[in-house]
Amino acid sequence: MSDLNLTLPDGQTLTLEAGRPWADAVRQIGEGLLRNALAVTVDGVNHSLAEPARAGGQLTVITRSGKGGVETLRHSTAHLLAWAVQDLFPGTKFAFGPDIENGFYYDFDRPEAFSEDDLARIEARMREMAGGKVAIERAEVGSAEARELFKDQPYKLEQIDELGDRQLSIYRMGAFTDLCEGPHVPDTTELKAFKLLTVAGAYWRGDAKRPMLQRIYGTSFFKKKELDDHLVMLEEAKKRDHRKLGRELDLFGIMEEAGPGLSFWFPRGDLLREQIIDYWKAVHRRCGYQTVTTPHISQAGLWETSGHMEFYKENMYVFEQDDRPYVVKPMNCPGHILMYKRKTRGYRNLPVRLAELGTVYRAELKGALHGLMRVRGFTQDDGHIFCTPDQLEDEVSNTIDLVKEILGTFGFNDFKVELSVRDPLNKEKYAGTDEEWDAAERSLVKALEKHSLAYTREEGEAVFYGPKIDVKLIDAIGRRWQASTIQFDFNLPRRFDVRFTDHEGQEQYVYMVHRAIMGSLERFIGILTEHYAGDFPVWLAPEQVRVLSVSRDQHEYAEATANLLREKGLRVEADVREEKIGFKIREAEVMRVPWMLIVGGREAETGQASVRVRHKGDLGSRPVAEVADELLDLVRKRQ
RNA sequence: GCUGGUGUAGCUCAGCUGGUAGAGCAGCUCACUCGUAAUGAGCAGGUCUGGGGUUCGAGUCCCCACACCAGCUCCA
Repeated sequence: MSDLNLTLPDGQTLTLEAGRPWADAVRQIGEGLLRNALAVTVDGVNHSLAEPARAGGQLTVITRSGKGGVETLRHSTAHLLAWAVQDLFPGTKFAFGPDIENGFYYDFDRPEAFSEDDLARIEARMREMAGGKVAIERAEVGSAEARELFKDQPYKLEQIDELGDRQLSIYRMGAFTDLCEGPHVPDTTELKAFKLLTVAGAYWRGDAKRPMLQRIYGTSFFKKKELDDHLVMLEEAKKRDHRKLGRELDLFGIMEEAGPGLSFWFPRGDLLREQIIDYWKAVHRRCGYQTVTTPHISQAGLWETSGHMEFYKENMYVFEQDDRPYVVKPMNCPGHILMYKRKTRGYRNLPVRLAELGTVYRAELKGALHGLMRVRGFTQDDGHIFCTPDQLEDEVSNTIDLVKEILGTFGFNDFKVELSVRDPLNKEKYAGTDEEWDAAERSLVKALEKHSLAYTREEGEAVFYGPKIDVKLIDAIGRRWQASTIQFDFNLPRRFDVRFTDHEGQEQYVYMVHRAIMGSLERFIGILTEHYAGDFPVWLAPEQVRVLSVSRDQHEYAEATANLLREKGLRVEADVREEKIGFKIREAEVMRVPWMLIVGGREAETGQASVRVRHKGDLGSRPVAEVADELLDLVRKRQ
């Protein structure tokens, strides 16, 4: 037998006798590594540890703790799920079963729906099957053999056809065989800390025109503790649900009588909203924006010019008045363009930055609506920058500063940034010239680099009218939310003929940048509610302080204390109901009032108040004036 | 829009195989005047999402619509 040469990631080499299992190669590197190993990759092809080596190359070892470890485990758990389904529900057709961010899923096609009870049965069967230390073995087959193997599996056959005539890898786990690239864990003893979560519909290949399959979601971990922690996190997310908190804290809600996807802001919610609006406007004005207001409806002609009547009509609310078609605005851009165009503009007066908290309406698909996160009427924190080509980079850079400042104020300092550019193979479907796209992309990249922001380049993800930067923020429990976006637009300046006069007296198209920091105010407040778990910081809280009297004798003192704080500009209420103090405290805690001032006989006599901070309990008595100063300081610092 | 599930008082929920709706909290009334997360008693509150149907009889069974939930698709 000949020896195979293997190169490790650090450049070291080793040899392995052909036909020996890959585990032997890993053992040469270290016994410890072998104990931690799940599979190997040789020249990008996954192999099981038990599989005999056939060819040498670049070797990487996939370990439990390393990159791809837990993903491998989850993918194997997905196979175990499919095996259990095959066993319990013969005749089921199998589609795809990959690992995903926090777990895995498998898509099945079967005439009857899986019920919650079925899920429990499947999970129980999975445990039985995994208990037997069943090996997960890799093999290679030709496409003809694969076609024979999966002759009853139309989705697998479709995939085989797409892969073309070549060697295909399959993985066997007991009686279940799947067309799969791997890698997988060596055997089922690894699969112990898993749980099936939900079942939902999913289109085959994500295409709404193709069959609807049943997708079972689950998750798995190497350790029971990790699974338990994850399940606790899911419970935590449920507790933070903004729809629940919005109702409980009397902030906002959707009213069925008014229609789906339309939000109502109750008195407390409106106060919260107002704090954000005031802050947003102040920051924008400081950063050189002019705020504007444009009408909610306009004649359809404006939207003919913009192209929306042609390409976006099914999402717009269109109606007639005086025999003319009108549109409820789905976007603010055409309005801002009209504002720009009302004067002739020269390079000396650019950039022009227009900002508007513009409420727009879009007829989103009913099934997509979700609390405040996805609604039909929402307020964009919209801004449009009209500038010259050489101002591009600074404008983008300043916008990134603005994103960091505003999101940072809410405690978001961790982002995931995506740069979306053209599909280089399909250039003709995009508006704008090559030069414009290149200049725009260059300015986006330079601005990102100037801020040392890590980003991923997403080719083909740009919208047709220009490249963009998307910023996803990361909330208190690690979830990602799309928030800010910075988008170039080469389309609307042409459609509306938006120009400026350059220093040589030539008219040229203006560069237009569309940007939003929070995205939608409604959605952003939904995110904030979940991020803070309802515990809004003092500067945002609708009610910042509540003064609670212990008994009837202190009612007057409580009212006077509340008035004093109110005059200093704090949002304060006095609770002088004739109830037990424990009851009043409980109500204030439940409503998440950040500060409570309890006043009894002792405090009333000395001009003090007993301070109780939300969730922290009694902090002792202090002079009222001192408490007011500390609160005002917290508001000023937005802490 | 698609697949599956759910819809009972303001909120959270109970209501077995069809026999004519119930609890806790919230609300109102009364008593208690109270020291750091729920004082006690009483009262009131429901076209059981809406509309058809089956049945002597429907909150319970069937059909349609609507809304919501988990996803898919779409997207901010």
